[in-house]
Amino acid sequence: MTIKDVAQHCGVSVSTVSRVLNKHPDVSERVRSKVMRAVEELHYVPNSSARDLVCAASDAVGLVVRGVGNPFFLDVFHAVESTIAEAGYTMFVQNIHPGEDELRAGAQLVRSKKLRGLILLGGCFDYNADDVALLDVPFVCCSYTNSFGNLDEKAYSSVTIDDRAEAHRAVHYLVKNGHRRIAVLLESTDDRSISELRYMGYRQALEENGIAFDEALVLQTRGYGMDAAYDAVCEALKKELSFSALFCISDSMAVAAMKALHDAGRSVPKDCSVIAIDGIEMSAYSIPTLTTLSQPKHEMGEMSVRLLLDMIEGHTANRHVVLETEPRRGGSVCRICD
Amino acid sequence: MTIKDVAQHCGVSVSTVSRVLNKHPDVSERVRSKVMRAVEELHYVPNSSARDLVCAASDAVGLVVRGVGNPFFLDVFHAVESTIAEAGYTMFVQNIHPGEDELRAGAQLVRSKKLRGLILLGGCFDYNADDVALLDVPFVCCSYTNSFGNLDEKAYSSVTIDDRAEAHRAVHYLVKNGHRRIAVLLESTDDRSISELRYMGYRQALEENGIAFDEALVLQTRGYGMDAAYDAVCEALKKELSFSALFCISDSMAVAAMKALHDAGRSVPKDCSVIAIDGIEMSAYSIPTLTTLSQPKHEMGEMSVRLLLDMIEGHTANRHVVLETEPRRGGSVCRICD
DNA sequence: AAAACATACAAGAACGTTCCAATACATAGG
DNA sequence: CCTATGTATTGGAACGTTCTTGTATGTTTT
Repeated sequence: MTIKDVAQHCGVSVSTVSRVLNKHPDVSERVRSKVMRAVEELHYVPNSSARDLVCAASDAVGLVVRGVGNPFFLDVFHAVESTIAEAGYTMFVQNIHPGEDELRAGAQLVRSKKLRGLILLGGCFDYNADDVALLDVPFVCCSYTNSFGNLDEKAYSSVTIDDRAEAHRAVHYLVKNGHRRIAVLLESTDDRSISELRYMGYRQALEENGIAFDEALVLQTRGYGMDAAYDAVCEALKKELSFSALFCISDSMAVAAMKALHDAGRSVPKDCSVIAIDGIEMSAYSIPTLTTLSQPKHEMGEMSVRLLLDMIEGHTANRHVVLETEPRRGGSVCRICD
Repeated sequence: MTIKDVAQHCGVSVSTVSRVLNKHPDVSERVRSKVMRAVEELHYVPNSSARDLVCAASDAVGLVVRGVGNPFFLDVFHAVESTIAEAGYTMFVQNIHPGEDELRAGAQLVRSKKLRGLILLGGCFDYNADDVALLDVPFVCCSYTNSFGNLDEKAYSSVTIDDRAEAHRAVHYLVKNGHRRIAVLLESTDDRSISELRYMGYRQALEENGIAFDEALVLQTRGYGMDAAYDAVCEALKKELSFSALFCISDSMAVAAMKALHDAGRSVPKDCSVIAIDGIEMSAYSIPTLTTLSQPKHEMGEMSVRLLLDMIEGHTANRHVVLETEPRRGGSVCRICD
């Protein structure tokens, strides 16, 4: 069932059918309706490979995401998807498995599908100029750590929160509430990831408030999973580590941490306050409700698409947008008086 | 950058390059390495549109999913994705927005991309034979309500749990623990959805145990969201509705319900037991841990792919696989003695 | 040494679409 | 009536692959 069949079926040429389908002018109403009817009857659907092949520039952009499992990314994903669809573009999603290189995978995708641009969602930007040069389309990094300056900032756009500052804000909030023994639950302190950035904010907040840093209060997990977070907190408690508050680098890890505290007989927030950054739906229904700095997930996705399309359509140069979180005050933090 | 450029660059013909890339025999080692080097140097990536156009049958299948937001589907999605990739197929994902018709969207996708098959994930199967005939590739329904018999079962494969029986099992478990005033939290009782099936199991379990059905104990929400579930339970409590146990049709709704109970000063499970079906990761970290019938999410995704590929490759006829849940005993249900 | 055969490569059709150039046919201006 | 101008339609090239068929070159067989 090709455009040729449709053409034959109603005795016109292939080009005419093509023009009807693409809503070109210069086609009489009589022919137009005849063609449309035939398309309906024959259930004809254009072959997108053929179309893409002949069209120099597609209207497709790519979304490369590392680890779709994360509930935070899911929300951003949603926003990206709907914004792109609204703008009349289509989207190719490429899920990156651990060990794969997202930029290289993105470059492949771009060449293979003739994409107009790329959105990189979540991860760590640790590339050199060569990698980027390979990718000759505009791209925007959403929720990426790009603060390590290993790449010319003119080469791309980005949408992030200021991870370091937001972590600082969270920890500072704990300090203001009288906490001085503040532990941190994170995945890594030196992989140039978001985890490291938030760790830097933690360190800085301690320092500015004249609190000595204690290595023992850094609870490091293997991966971002809830099980790892749970285990890490359990272990810390078993070692009788004392802390009155816990800063978690993600909501889901915080929920697991609260569970671990609860299972060990500690009450949140009475025995230990918990604060995090993310603002996923689930953590609003934890007991107690998690106090967290909620990332503007929808806005981040929307903004990423807008920046990308602006670059593609040549309206603007690249931009680096830093959004702010919105504090969601739950019941997981309380004031202590020494 | 096309195959032609590569050919010119190393002074061979287009066909030779093609044969190198497709690992055909009949090409000398000397030429092979020369071509490979050129491919590397020029960063040549084959244009997939051109390839798909000329290849009669692609190795792609489609995944049509309604509402990617659901954490349960996310897990299945994961399993589907990796199984398909492992089998050497590629996957097109189509997210269906409310109001869109998944079968029609699937048919479009199939024709447009020359897909070999389709997996429909989550939703309600309410189609007639015409719709299905349009879709002339094999398809499998995963986690679908297909028990209403409105379609010839020979036309497709399916992977489900027995929603009615599993709901029965959950409610029966509550009864065995002494509960007789058992409420149900659901989205709908008559839309042929999974919600309705589980509601049927609830009704049946009550009946078999000689418990009179009380309309007031049916807490209906608007949609599957946690906010709706929370509100519905709050309202029931405000009306001083009395029940010693609550059966929820999904884990996320159960987590929201437990929060509502907690906020109203009721303790789970002492004042009210809660049980659900799904087994998402998050509900293992609720307080108390949710008692739930955990769906074999990974197995469901894997099995769906296997059934589909079997049908595509003609090894087997269609099959309808019903998997069993695995009970996860948390702390949200307790025995009561009247 | 001629014939038969294998091997390594080239030429070109085909896939289904878009779009430019060409054509046919009106309609109007002189 | 012949030429300009416009409108509706057609023909065919082009997109970048794959794959079949064809052709040189060298190698074995008789």
